[in-house]
Amino acid sequence: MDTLAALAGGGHRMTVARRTTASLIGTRYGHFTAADLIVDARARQLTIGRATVFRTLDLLAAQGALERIELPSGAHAYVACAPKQHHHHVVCRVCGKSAEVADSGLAAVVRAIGERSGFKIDSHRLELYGLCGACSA
Amino acid sequence: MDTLAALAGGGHRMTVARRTTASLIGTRYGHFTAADLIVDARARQLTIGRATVFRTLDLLAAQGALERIELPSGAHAYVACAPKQHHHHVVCRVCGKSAEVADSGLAAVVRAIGERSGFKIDSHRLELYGLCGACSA
DNA sequence: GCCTAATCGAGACTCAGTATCATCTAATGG
DNA sequence: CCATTAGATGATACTGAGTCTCGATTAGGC
Repeated sequence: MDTLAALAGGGHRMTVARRTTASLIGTRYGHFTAADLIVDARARQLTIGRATVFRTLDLLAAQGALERIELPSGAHAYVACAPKQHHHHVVCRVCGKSAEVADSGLAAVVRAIGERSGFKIDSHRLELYGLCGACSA
Repeated sequence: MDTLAALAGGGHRMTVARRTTASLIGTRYGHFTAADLIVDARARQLTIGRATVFRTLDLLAAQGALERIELPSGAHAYVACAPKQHHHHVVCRVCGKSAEVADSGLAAVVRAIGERSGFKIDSHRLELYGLCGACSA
């Protein structure tokens, strides 16, 4: 499990609760919320505390194995992703599927904006919404 | 008051509560939350219902006179802005000041991402964080 | 196997945002 | 200027996300 590997790497304990969380994330297709995982867990008769799910998600996000995104509705969700490199997500409005996208020239745009505005920009967040190939057919 | 003009334009009533809200927004410097406005109102002995503040903010956001942004912490906030054209905001992490920025080549980047990912992208959100000129000195 | 710090789970709590509903009022037409 | 009425208000209750606390549990090094 990829998600688990991320935990092990950070000098954290490999507990039952974390294995459970990783397995719950593994069966998810698109983006998901903490509440989704808790519902899934109940459905699969897995006991895990609400607080623990939140804690584990935070941890995984800090490790870069998950990214916290904001949906157009303003709700928060997570998407699993490859750690390390800086990237962004395209999210399908219909099925929730998401894809990672690399820079694609964004860095230059950010630099240009910094120059024009006089701000020293040190971080940014880009989220893209639309229809995936399958859903737009 | 610019904010008020936006309301009048949309075929909405010009009520006391909305005038109050506009005035509260007018005295704000950087970004603010609904809760901020409510605290300000209490401090200035202005009576306005919590629900009304939320409603008015939604309305103004729909008119484009405000934009709802997400801070790096994940919290929601609003910034006043000029309606109509599509734009994004740079937010100062220290003082909260924000500036509007035009496209600056982003549209091309979004198009490129759409092609590469196979998604039909129809909306996006870009938020930039950093230090404004004054705070970086 | 033991020890200890990290982690867990339950439940209380906070806080943003929404829903309800009786009351009020801005705009309109006469 | 007054009556009408749909849109707006605010008090209150409610929901749902996320946090905090704390006593109980457990992973992992020794």
